[in-house]
Amino acid sequence: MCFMERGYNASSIDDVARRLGSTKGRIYHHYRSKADLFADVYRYGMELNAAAIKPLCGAYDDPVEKLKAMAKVHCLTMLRTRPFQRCVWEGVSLLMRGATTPEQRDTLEELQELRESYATRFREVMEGAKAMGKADFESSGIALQIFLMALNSPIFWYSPRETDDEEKLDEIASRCTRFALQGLGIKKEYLQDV
Amino acid sequence: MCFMERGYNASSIDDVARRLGSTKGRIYHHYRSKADLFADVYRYGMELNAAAIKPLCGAYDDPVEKLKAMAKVHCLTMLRTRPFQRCVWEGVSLLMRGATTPEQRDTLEELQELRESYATRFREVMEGAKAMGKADFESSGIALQIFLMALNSPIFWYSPRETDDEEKLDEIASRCTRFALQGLGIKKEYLQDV
DNA sequence: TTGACAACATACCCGGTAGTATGCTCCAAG
DNA sequence: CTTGGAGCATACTACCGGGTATGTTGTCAA
Repeated sequence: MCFMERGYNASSIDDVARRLGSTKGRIYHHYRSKADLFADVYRYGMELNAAAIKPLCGAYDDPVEKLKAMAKVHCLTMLRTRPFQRCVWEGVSLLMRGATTPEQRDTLEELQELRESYATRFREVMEGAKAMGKADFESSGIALQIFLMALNSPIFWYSPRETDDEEKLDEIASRCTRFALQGLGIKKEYLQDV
Repeated sequence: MCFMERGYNASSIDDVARRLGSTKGRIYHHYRSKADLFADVYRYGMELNAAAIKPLCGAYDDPVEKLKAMAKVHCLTMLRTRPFQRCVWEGVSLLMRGATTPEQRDTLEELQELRESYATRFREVMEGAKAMGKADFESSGIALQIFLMALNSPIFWYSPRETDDEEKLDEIASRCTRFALQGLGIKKEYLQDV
């Protein structure tokens, strides 16, 4: 629905409303709290990610090929929606600290599950590759976390230059993907075309 | 000096003072603003990191061996001081948004330089390994960022269980280190002992 | 002895913000 | 037509937290 591109903490509800050409009253008519609003933002982000990798899910036989495609697309989505993703990250971080009411705890847990189920898509393919002997990691839990962090990392360290175009984003995504897949122990021979 | 273990945003100056058994007046006698106080916290964190890798700087001939040791130690430091590091991360994120006054801009830039010079330690060793043909990455700028994010990542996804001891931390650090080094294109043969 | 200053503590101010209470308008069912 | 409620807007409250102004005490130099 709405994008808080100046950060979760920095934007007041009034700011959000103003940017929507709306008012606070309207927002609080639809959402019970700021955290509630944020939950919807988060859901939207997750739908973005899920939609991006969805077309790939049935399209590959080789797990490594599939993982390559998923990782690249995921990373590209992060890069393209970077300000949005940063805000989502910030919001989650802040909410996890201030988890006061049990109600907030519940919604937070729901969001956590969303993230979990998205991550599972990757985990399965990772384990498929490992089962074929094409990947080599020990704890799939830990590997998954580092893997995703490597792919998400550009949202923190990348800041676009004026000269950067879509091609540049593609290149960055390629680098991240190579790094992440190599991190999983996948051999370079499989990664020529990334 | 003081540790804000409940997060930068969540802890008021009063909270910090209370935890110190002190008062707000005292803090504002020594620091001009909350951001100023945070700058010192950040510096302290950086000194921690720098001190941890310092002993390694002259101790190795092989860049790969050196990088292994540095990465492991860095990651272990992150794990051991996790709540602190999370707060530092949060503080930087929030300050980067609210960079209103030029004075704040300055201090922020100073902190940025601290981080930069720390990262350069790694960059040099990375490039040393690459020059020997033992590593294989294209943009050292990008590679460095992903590399460090992989090592830092546990501060986000790891939460200690009661059963976890120092050994467990060591294992996690090993996994992260392996991942990060493999991500740089360093072959597994060199990484048996991590 | 005194005056000046550092090192705090106490009390206060004030802007900003999440959340609420109330008011207005339109529409649809009875 | 009227009544009740959905869908908003406006006005207001309560409170928190960064920052400040002022008070108190100890110390040290002249």
